[in-house]
Amino acid sequence: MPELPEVENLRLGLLKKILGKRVKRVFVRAPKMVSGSGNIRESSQKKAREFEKQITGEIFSGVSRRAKNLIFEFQSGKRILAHLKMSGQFIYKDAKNDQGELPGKHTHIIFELGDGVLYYNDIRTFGYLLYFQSEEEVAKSAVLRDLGAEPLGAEFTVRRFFDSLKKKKGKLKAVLLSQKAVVGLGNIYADEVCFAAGVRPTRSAASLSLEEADKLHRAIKKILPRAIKLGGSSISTYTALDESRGNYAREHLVYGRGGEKCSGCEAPLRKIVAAGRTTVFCKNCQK
DNA sequence: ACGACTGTTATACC
DNA sequence: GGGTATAACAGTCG
Repeated sequence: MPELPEVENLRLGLLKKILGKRVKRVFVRAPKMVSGSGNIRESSQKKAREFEKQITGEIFSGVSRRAKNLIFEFQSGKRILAHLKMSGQFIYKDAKNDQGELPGKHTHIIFELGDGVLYYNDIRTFGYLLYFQSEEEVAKSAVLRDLGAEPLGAEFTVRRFFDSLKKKKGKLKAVLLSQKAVVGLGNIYADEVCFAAGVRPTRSAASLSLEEADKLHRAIKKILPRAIKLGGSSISTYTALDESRGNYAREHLVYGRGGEKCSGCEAPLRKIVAAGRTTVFCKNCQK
């Protein structure tokens, strides 16, 4: 489900709900989704029990985000890094839920917080939760080590973005999805920012002029906060922490609109495959 | 019913 | 080394 705006929306929701709360019990129903070693795909009951043991009794002191990763912070210094991949969801229920909807068959991890319950659901089970003993361990972990600039951070300047694109070999779309030049864009927002900047996603990343890099930079700086403000894009499984749906999808100008008339001209939007992903653009409005 | 599709990304090839 | 296929998996759509 989530690209940066959706993950950030979840982070803001989590801050309101779990800060200062103690983890009374943890249930790991899908052992393969957790790890403490970074060996993400290893499946074992021992790992599940170890995750539960490590987190039980911990008190939430913060929730941060790096790229599309959520980082739960505990007072002890321990951390949980969560990546939702395609279909992960965090859902919080204030009281012991009486509706009986959760846990469901796609609920894989349950955090009981005393006066509420945090569920991790994931239909396709690509996501994972990794625990670490300290902030330093998280920072040097393999999943965070090679990430590019945070698009909403001070380090994401036009000059650095331009220089970074110049060094890349592949298509612009592939580079935007790679999380190397800038992080947080996925298939939706990569297409949306390319359209807003008037640049074709099929262009070689290194071929962008400084002016085009500047347009793309500005599109990223504008579109991501706008999407966060509207609660993200709910296409299929994405929901906020309270299961409400985001409203940015109705502002999508290209994603999911292949064949429709371009909002900037009369041409039908082209739908192709680039970097292995469905990609939509306008051949007139994007150069 | 079946194949193609899906908001991700690590890995394996040619 | 870039580009593409594949894999992890379940559900939905035409």
